[in-house]
Amino acid sequence: MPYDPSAFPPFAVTVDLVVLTVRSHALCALIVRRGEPPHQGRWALPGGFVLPGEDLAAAAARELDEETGLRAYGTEGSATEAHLEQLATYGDPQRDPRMRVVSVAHLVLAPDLPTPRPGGDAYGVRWASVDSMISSPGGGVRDAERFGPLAFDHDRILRDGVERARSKIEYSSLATAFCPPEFTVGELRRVYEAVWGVSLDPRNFHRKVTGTPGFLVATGGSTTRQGGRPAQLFHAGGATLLNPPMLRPES
Amino acid sequence: MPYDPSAFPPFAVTVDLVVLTVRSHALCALIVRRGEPPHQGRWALPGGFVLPGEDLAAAAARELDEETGLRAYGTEGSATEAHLEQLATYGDPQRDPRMRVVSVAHLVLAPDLPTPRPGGDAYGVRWASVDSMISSPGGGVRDAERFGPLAFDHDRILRDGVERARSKIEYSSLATAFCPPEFTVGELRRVYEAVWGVSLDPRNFHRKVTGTPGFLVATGGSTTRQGGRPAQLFHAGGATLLNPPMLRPES
DNA sequence: ATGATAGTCGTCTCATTGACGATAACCAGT
DNA sequence: ACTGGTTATCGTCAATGAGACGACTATCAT
Repeated sequence: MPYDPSAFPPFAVTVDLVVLTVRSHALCALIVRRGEPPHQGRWALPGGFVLPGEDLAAAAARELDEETGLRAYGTEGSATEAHLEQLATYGDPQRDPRMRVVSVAHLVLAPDLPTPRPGGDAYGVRWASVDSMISSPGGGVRDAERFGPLAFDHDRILRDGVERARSKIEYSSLATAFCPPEFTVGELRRVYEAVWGVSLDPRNFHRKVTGTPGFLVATGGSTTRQGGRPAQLFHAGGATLLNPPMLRPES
Repeated sequence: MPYDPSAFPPFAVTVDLVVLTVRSHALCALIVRRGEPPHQGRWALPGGFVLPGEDLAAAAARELDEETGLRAYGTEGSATEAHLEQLATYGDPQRDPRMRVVSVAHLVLAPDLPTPRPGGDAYGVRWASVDSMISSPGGGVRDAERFGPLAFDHDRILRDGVERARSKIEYSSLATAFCPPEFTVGELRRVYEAVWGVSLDPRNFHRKVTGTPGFLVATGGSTTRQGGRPAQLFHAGGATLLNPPMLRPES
């Protein structure tokens, strides 16, 4: 088969970001308001075009930085670090009415941030609870503001990203990516509770995470920032795979 | 940002396929020999360009059919059906010396097939054991023919696909995709053994798979094609998620 | 018949989990 | 200083599931 570029249809390649964090006991995602058609005025996931000579992960990291100031793990001079991984690629021919766009979605897990600095093209950027965008099983949000449906196929991408995060914290130590550098067992438990939308037994959770070698490393310090008895501070250990995994209740 | 197509660099979008099967107790992948540069004469994963108006999964299914005659689940008039899912997307700017190519890799799990019909562009297509291409932990293949390293970044894609298959049969019923429509517990066990490269206790395995509701459904028949005592025949049940999962030994 | 091969049922033990009691250490308010 | 509220941490007990095996069954090849 000859490789004359003119023989290929014009594909645009973009990255879209599912940036998740836990704020006030809820799983939240970063969304931007679209300033131009199509879907003008609708909320969407942050994203943009991949530049020539730019790797996919680099494009995702660049968009993340432009949108939030966050750096991905491994990036130089990181102010705040976040976990970034490729999620999936969406290439339905009709997903963008303007042209053929293939979007490589990425998933970012970030600790709670003050508030996004609205840089970049988007003229509105904010956190919104995942429940206010995705219809959760057993009814949606009652009186809260709703941000869905998102532009393009971003509802589907967001759902896929949330599901990936929910399942990945089962068998990996990725839940620590939602926490500040030092955190308590209780704070980590509240991350699991927010991401899964369940409540966990504090005693069993404590036994589980402190009993898994390499998951948590005590720093020696303690804090009382959650009220109650002072809690030991930990940072994430080297282990990335949890064996046996944390189990989601009622499965 | 304006959307003038000429403002975007020319991206080519392809699909690459990691087609896995189990043949004579070994995990094998489908490879084709490249007939032209770059990497002329090297082995590579099957794949090709995504057509205008064609969905990514459709492009993968089409390439699969062209290369092997296999149909993906859900395709009409399927001769033999195989499981197909998206794996990951590879977009390193240097991965193809000719132009910027973003490749959406797909994973196919197929039952053992007689032998691939060498249709399509490739002038050589065959099964090769995964061990003869990837250096396995603890040494490679001794006297056997080697097919690696594969062209482009296909070694990495193959590794990722194999790892996905290895982990996915832990918590899903996907191992049945490697089996013919009717199979015995022992045949299913040999699939796990080949994919994981371990040996499993037949008694514990039998207890586990027959005790998981929805995993296997007895057809009533039995066979003696493996020698020894006749074994009950099953087909895959409706369950897709195994809970609790099958555990890989010595982890 | 006899051995080889493979399938199926049971038993025992150990590790892990879920439910939950009890205690410890902080804070705010009286 | 006490009291109650809150969160952290340790312990106990029963049920579940997995690994290690023993025992028995049903076919085939010789």
